[in-house]
Amino acid sequence: MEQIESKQDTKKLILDAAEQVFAREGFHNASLRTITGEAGVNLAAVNYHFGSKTALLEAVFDRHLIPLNRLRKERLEYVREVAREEGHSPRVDDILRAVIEPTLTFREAGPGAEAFITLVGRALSEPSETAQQIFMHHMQPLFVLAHEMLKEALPNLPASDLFWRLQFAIGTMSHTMRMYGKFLPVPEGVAPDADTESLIEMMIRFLTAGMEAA
Amino acid sequence: MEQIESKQDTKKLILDAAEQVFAREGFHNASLRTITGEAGVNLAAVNYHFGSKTALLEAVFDRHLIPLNRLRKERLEYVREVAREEGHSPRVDDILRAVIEPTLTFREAGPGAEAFITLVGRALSEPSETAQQIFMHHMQPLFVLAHEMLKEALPNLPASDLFWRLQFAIGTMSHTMRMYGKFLPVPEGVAPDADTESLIEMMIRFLTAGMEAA
DNA sequence: GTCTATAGATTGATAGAC
DNA sequence: GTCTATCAATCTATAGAC
Repeated sequence: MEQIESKQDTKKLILDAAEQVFAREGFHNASLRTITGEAGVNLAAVNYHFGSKTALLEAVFDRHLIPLNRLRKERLEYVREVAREEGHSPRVDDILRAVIEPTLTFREAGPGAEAFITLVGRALSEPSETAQQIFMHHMQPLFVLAHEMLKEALPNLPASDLFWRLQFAIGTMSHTMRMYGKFLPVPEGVAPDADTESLIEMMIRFLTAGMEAA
Repeated sequence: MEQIESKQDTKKLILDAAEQVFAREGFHNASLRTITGEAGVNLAAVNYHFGSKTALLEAVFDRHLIPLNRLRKERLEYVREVAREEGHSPRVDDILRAVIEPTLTFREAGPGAEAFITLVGRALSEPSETAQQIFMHHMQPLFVLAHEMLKEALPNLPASDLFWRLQFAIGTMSHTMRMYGKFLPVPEGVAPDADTESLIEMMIRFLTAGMEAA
């Protein structure tokens, strides 16, 4: 029992530290010594519990991205279902909200969740192909579903425009997830630190207008 | 004369290769061995001609980002000047076009320019603080100018909204610059490879609608 | 200016004692 | 499961011959 608890503790300590360090420094830049140092565990523990640095990144993604994507998928399918029952196409802002709201709300669960969202925001610009593949393996079904639903919502938009507008929205979301909470004092007295709820509404308003543009 | 030409050739070969490798693999992930290997020059040549890996990145940015930013600044100031002469605020789409058009048009100058634009798109998500600082040193004046002009164009928009909408637009641009030309075959037969001119118009339409949203 | 050779540091991974 | 010690590979940077 103590052994099992100890094992779980060490694994969790490593996952928590890896989340922070991968988010802060990127996959290749993050060293196992930094991670185990911040976790307060021995260097060899990573390879004992996870097997390799790549497998550790995989475990970090698995822990939170699987439930987060399940939630986002359920919310998308709920939007689709309600629209079908009411006999109309899904609304663009409902689709966007189904993706954005769980994402930025999840971030508020604590410092680990905040690091995780930063990590996800960084994932698409990771130079490591391995990291890219691990991430896209999780994300592709969600992208496909969102793409399909936006096609229903915007039936008159040419396929190429739809594809690119979805990319534009992904770029906005990634950047925001990476930058939110990281702005240093800004010279002109602007107020970048909106609360999460306001930020969600600002993003949905911005992206809905962009998606629905003539 | 031959010595000078040879020196310039080696420097240029290194700059060209570094541009490609930094864009492809990120700053920390890119090794001087890969760069000098692709350049076909000796490993020690980097430190002879540039001093350090950091100084090499600085030189890569300097070579194209200084003229590109001068052009974008001139185009922004021209928009501002014309609007003042005509007695109205600058238009949002003109501001966006002044930034986007030179950027994506520059990319068409050749494979080096294409890599450079990818590198710039990647810069904001570089984990290396050094790389960030080098990049922001070039970009901050342009961001400030664009921010000021958007404030003139959207005088009724609260400061916090304006700040975040500018961030959303920066996210869209960075992502597009990184991804453009890099899409593998997509399952559903969408047509992601729009020509540059169409892409510019799509971005301006999308971002203008987002910036001007209620 | 260009090269070889190498210093000196850091990395991911593992063997083997406990 | 956890630890020390270490291997083998990689990295940036430089010294010194040519």
